[in-house]
Amino acid sequence: MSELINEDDLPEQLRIRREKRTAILARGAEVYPVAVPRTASLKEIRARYAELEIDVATGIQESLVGRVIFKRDTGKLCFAKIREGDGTELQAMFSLDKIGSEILEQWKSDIDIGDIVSVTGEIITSKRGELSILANSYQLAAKSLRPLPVEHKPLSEETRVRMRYVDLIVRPEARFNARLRPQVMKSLRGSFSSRDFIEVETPMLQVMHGGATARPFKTHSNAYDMELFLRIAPELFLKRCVVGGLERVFEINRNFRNEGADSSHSPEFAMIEAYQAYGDWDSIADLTRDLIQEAAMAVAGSHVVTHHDGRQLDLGGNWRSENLFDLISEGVGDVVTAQSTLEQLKVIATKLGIKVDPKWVTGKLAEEIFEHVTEGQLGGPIFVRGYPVDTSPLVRAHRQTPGLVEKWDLYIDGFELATGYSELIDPVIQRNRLVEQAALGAKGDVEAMHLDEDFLRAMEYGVPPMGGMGMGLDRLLMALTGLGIRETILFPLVKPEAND
RNA sequence: GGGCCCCUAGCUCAGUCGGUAGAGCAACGGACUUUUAAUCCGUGGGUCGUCGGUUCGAGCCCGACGGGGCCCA
Repeated sequence: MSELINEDDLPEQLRIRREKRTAILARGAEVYPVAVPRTASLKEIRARYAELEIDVATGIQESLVGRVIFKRDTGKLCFAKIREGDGTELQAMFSLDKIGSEILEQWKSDIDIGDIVSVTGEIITSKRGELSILANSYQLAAKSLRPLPVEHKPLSEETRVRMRYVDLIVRPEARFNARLRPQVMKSLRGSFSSRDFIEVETPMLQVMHGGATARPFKTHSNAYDMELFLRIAPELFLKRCVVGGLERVFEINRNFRNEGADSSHSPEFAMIEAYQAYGDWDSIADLTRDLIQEAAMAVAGSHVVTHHDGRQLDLGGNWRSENLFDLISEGVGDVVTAQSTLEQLKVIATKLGIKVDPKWVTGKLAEEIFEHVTEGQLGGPIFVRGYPVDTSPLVRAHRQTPGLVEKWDLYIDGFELATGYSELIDPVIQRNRLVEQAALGAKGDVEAMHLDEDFLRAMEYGVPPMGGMGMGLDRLLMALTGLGIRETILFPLVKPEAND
């Protein structure tokens, strides 16, 4: 960024703050010192003196630091409120008889709302009972050259997303949400760890993309002069881990999909994937439920979570479980099974007013019908079980029902949160399925998987039977809080502001 | 991809029928030793997203573009 700042062109408030910076420097004082006195956090002080009576002087001296978020310059006794990162606030008082007129006038004129200051003085309570630091001196820690937005009016959603740093300063929910995410990640890692899962990190830059059907981002390696892909899923590498004997593995990290962005989809999103040798779709469903319930317990202290709008969502107990084709049949009022033909499904779809894409295979059409008739009404939590084989190339065939695979989707609060499988481990069938995918790719399906020969070679060494699952971390946070995806991600992708 | 809506002061927003741009907070000057979005007096602050068009005259009407949002596919 090489934006030249012409002081004359600056809006008044920005210009005045820059002038103050210059004036303080000209006086020989520091505006951005390397260090300032700090003997305790505001949080510590609040905890230590929680029980103090009204109008008490403790005699205890401290040096406290925070960002000025409120300032009241009266004649001889000035008040300010300072706030530290977690939102803890404390009042600072500047009295003429304590600091003298020179310092007091300096405080009034030099310091603006938004500046970060260190205040040294005695811990007291005011006549109104507010815990305060009565200043003997103060020092600027960092001057803010931009005014903070009004705290009493909410920032527009766009400004929140574009300037999250400001959002975090002024909005308690933003601070809460930013801290919620690591809490959930810590809970997930604890849940995995207590079940002997180990965390691995697998490539995000991939020579071939696979493990999901989605359109990838392409990039280029200068060193190798080759096309690379940002991963759409870690699945194929996690399965390689299981081949090698890492029998319970998980990864929590970013995936990238070059597709639409809306209130529940982000081009980059955090994914939890886990594979459990000698498990299957049932054991992995249990694991998924445990992960979510333990995360709810970690952040809400209960399996009943309260959304930001006050709505409550009960994630406790055993979750409902239904067969996909039963739900479809119920939805269309006619018997639909995995044996229903493409023609039969087309008739149903047309009757429902679904625009049928001629590229859709039978299973895809069945899933489209499901989404049309049922998905929106699924409150959940509910495991929807038994998906068509032709849309799930990495999943094992259903033990009883031909045409189905042992795959479930977990719906919570009306959206798809996770998916789990009994994983396909027969390398010959695996190869056939991937060859079919590659053929689709050759025909122009941009979402089709590549034929990953190294992955197939790994599978040919033999992998134990296993269950696997994937869950969107952002979506888990959405389920726990009711927030949109742009609120769960600190810095979601936004188009740049157009100002030359 | 289709439709609709929004973009005005640092922030959040008004702006009537097309006639010299408004509020609250914030800022600047002044008064105030217990304020909590203080109060009082005074002052300044605008390329109305951008470009073009219509008009004597455009924040307002028309078109294109940029950014954002909602609904549909």
